[in-house]
Amino acid sequence: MGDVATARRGTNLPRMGDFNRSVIFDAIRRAPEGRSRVELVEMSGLSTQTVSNIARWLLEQELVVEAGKERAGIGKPRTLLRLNRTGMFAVGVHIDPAVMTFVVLDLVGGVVAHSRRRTPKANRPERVMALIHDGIEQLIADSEVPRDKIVGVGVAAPGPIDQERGTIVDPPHLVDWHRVPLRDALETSTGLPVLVDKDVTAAAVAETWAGGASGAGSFVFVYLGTGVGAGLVVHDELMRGVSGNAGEVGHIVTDPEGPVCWCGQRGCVAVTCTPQAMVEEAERAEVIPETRHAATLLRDARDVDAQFTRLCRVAAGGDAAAGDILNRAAEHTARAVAVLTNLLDVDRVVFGGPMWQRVSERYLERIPPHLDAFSATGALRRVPVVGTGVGDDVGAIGAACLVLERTFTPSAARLLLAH
Amino acid sequence: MGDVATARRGTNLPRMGDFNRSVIFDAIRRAPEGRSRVELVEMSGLSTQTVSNIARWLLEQELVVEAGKERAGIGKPRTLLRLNRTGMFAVGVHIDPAVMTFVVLDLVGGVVAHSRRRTPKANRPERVMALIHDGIEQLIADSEVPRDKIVGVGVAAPGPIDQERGTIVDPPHLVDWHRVPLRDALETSTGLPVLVDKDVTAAAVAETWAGGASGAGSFVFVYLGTGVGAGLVVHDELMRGVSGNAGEVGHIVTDPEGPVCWCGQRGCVAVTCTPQAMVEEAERAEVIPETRHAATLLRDARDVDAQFTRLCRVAAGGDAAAGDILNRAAEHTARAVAVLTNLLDVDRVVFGGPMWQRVSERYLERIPPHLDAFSATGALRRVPVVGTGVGDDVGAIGAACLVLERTFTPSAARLLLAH
DNA sequence: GGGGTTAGTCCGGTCGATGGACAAATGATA
DNA sequence: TATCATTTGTCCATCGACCGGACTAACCCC
Repeated sequence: MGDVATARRGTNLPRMGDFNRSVIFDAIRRAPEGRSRVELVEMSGLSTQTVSNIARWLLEQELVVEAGKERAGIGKPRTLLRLNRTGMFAVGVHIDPAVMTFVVLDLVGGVVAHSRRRTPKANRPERVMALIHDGIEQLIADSEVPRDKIVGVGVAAPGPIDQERGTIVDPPHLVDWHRVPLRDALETSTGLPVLVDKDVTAAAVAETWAGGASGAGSFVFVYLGTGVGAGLVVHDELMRGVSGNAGEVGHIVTDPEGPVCWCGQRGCVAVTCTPQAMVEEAERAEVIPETRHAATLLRDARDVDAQFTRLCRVAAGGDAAAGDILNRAAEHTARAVAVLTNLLDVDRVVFGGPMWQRVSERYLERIPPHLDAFSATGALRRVPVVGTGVGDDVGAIGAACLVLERTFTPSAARLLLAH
Repeated sequence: MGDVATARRGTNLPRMGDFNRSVIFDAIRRAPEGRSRVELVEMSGLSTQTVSNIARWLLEQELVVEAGKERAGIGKPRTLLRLNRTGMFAVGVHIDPAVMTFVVLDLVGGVVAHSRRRTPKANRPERVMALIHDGIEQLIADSEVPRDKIVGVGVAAPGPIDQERGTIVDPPHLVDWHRVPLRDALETSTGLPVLVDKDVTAAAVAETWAGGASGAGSFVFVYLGTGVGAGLVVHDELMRGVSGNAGEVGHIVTDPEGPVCWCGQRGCVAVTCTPQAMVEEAERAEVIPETRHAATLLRDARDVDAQFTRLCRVAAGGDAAAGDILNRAAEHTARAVAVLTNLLDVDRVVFGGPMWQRVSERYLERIPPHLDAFSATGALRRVPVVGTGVGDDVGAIGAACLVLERTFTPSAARLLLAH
């Protein structure tokens, strides 16, 4: 019934200090135009003295810079504090079935360097790992970021993952990959701290870090990749679940008359809302030409990507059948999202992921009314739906944000004593 | 897009002390047989000195008592600390459509007094409130608990509720009840702190407080009342959602061929898994005699209760049709629960609520295999299913536990500075 | 240029956690 | 039976982070 010895941990003075520093840092971070000490006092509830001390510390660490003054009528003007975007950097790696993306992010989440490499199909794990390591080192060199300014490396991959061991569990695209200690190996080879997480999770974290106002508070992040996943952010903290695999929404039923899913049910998200499913439906309806090779049981992700682009283009061109497919998918997605919002009672829903841009206009128009209709509280408490601002490299950007989050975000965990 | 001014708050020394005291208290609470200081040191990560100080403080407050010594081989024996069950008490009120239940709980969650009153059907809010107040005062008097030992009053009601204002939103059974300031009124009339929450939430809290091992860590609590609701506990903390209304599971689709629900979908939880739906199906199939009056659109909760008892008894007696109805409901419930466990990645599922006992045996046998089948991780990571130990008065007991939780449980919120 | 106002810093105090020395209680051993 | 090793738990001095109040700095207004 769970380990009895697992109890809540206490906290102490140094942890408290660390936490308060991160609270102030976070408040500054969330205001791109800068924030004054008085504002920080009001927001954090800390005393002016404490905020002053923390501000000095952040300035000394070169994480923050003073950025001009703000005149507000009479009295001494407030000095604004703003993030020093070159104060720290993080590296992100997205291991996708088709391609590996590498990015270097600055403190505010801006991309300062990025590169791509083809994901090797079948290879010895050591070889793959060497490729990843090489991609990281190459990019760091290209970016000309001093190594001591890099806080760490984040790795994102399609789940499931083993958070504890820091490894990807049986990635379908990397054969011979079993229990490979990815995290530990990269840590020793790069000499940097490494974090491993699901790409969906990473994308949600990217939203909290680089997403601006829509990344604050509590929200459900709906990730549109080859499949569909969800990231759950509650009170600015990501819910990872006990094994780091929360957010599986693939088998929520959205269409009682939909096609049969391999899970045995009808009309799951997996067969009604995923780009893969839409593409297959479009091919069957001959809305777009079939490209699938009979030999490949598992459809290639790059193929889905290209076909989905084609489907969206045809629909945008006015093809009714193509439009219908996308519209039905939007409605079904709204049903699944309603299950999440009814269950979790969040502030808003944020859409994103590599496939998002192509359907954003249609979805943002069609999903909100459906969502209102399916909402438990009815139209009484509307749940706003927005699209992410983070662009195409969400996976890699999110991966880097994992590191920034771990290092700089105030979370309950950082307060508690480690084991 | 959410208030920008809403930022994370800092913490300070007194809050830290308070938090650590609650951590130690919680660790002692969760070990009914008692816990020694050394164990507490290991569990909390705090120093021996700190634990020693906190232990002294708890003893002075008469919240814990020393309970014998534990010899473990060589060396000075450990002195065990155990909760002083009469150190503090809490009052709980469950406002149900049919009946109002009142309880007084001691520190370990044991019932020291309880009473029931019929819920008045149609009446002026002041009259209803006077009845509640009277019920509370009567019970306190009967229990002979000194008033200064009562930490507060918890009120549980079927949702939705308005957490902010502390009121029940349009309870279907209390006409003329609009925006009545229940919390504030009871606080002034009793002179005690009052908390208001959904009965489902309260039941989940009861599990964390009085449920023993199954109430620790992360779990989904499935509440079987007239309807079905869920309480979500993540890392020992209850997820209430931004407006206190998380846990709505009524419109998860579990049966694509099921009956049409008023929400427009087919086979929702509301029409496939709730006792109300089962009773109605049984009546239609003439498995149990119909008692419904044509006049009452909204079926009376007491009637559902009685009919459900009858249905379960008939099924237990070997009636195949009745058994089928319950078995199908079990399977559908498993589907809905799978949606929750896939999404939230929890340690276990706990069933409870007023209707639970009647189906516990059948459900505990039938749900686990279905759940494994519908699980995203397959049978790889089994999610255990257990029944609650908390008995029939879950609503009222949970209501009282709300107060105990708020007062004694270590939560991140208690660390942060108030506004 | 002086007064009023707001922003931010210096100083001493407070409080809770901590580490090390020490007292207490027990089993093992001679 | 006395001594020793071991473990438990407390006393004491120290540290470190926050806090309140006094103080300095920068600005607007008159």
